[in-house]
Amino acid sequence: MGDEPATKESHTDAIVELLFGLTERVRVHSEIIAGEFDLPLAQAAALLHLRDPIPMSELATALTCDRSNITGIIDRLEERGLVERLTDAADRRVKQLVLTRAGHRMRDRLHTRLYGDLLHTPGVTADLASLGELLATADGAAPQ
Amino acid sequence: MGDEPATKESHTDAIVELLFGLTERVRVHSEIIAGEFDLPLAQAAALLHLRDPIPMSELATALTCDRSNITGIIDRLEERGLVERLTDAADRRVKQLVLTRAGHRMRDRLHTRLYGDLLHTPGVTADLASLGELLATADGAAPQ
DNA sequence: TATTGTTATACTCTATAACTATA
DNA sequence: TATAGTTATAGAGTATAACAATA
Repeated sequence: MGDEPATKESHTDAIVELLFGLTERVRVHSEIIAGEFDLPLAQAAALLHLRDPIPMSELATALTCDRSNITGIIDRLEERGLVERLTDAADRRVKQLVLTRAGHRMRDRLHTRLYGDLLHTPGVTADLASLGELLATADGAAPQ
Repeated sequence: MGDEPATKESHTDAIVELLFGLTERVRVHSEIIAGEFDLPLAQAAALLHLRDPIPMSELATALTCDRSNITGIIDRLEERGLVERLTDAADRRVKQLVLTRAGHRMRDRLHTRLYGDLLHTPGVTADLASLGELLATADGAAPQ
C-alpha cells in the first residue's frame, strides 16, 4: 500500500481528504440544526433513532457507544417529555424506548430539517461535486 | 424543495443517508485510530492541524470551536510533551503552537494510519461505492 | 451464570462570561 | 478600544467497574 505509484497515492489521498472534510461539515451542519431544537448533538442523534420503540441496548449499538452512556442521554430526553421508558412485558429487564407525541413531532421536524438542507449547504455541495468526479475517475475507490 | 418528483426525493435522500452513515463510520474509525495513540479525538484532530506552527485562534477556527476550548486541549498535549507554546515576537499576545520532535513523529504516524486505512474499512468502501453510483446518475447533487 | 440497565467515578469536551496582557 | 489567550464555571458526553433485577 505504500509502494503504489505517486498518481494513485494522491488520488486516494484526495478522496480521504474530502471525506474528512465532508465529515466535519456534516458535523457542523448537524450541530447547528440540532441547536435550533435546543438539543445537543448526541440527544438529537438518539432522537432520530427512536422512530419505532427499541431497547436501550439497541440504541447503544446504533450510536456506537456504551450502554451506561444511553442512561444519561435518555434521562435528559425524558425530562423534556420527549421519551418514555416502558418495561418490556416479555423480558422485564428490558426497557423499550417510546417517543411521546411531542417527541414524535420533534423527531420528524428534526429529520426534515437535517435531511432537507444538507445538500444545499455550500461547502457540502462543492465537496460532493469534487468527490463525485474523483469517484468517477477512480479505480482505487472500491478495490476488490 | 418539497414539491420535487418522488424519484428525485428518494435519490437525494439516499445520498444524505449515505453521507450521515459515512460520517459516523469516519468518526468511529478516527476514534479507534486515535485510541491506538492514546489520544481523545479532539486532541488527535488538533495534532493533525499542527504540521506547521499556527496561533491558538487559527486552530480554533480550523476545529470550528471556541478559543477557550483550545486552551485545555493544548494543555493536555503540552503535558505529554507533544506541543510547545512560543510567544510570537511580532505580536506578544499571540502564542504560536509548535510541535516537539515527539509531536511531529506522532502526528505523522497518526496521519499515516488515519489516511492509509480509511478506504480499506469495509463499511466505508461499500458506502463510497454506493455514493459514487448515486453521484454519477445525479443531477441533483450539485444544483446551480 | 449471563444479561439489561443503573450508579459511581473520573476525565474530556464544550460554550459563556469575565479577566490579563498586549496592541 | 480591540484582540489573543486564559480562567472560572457549568453542563454534557464518554468509558470502566461494580451493582440490582431479571432471566
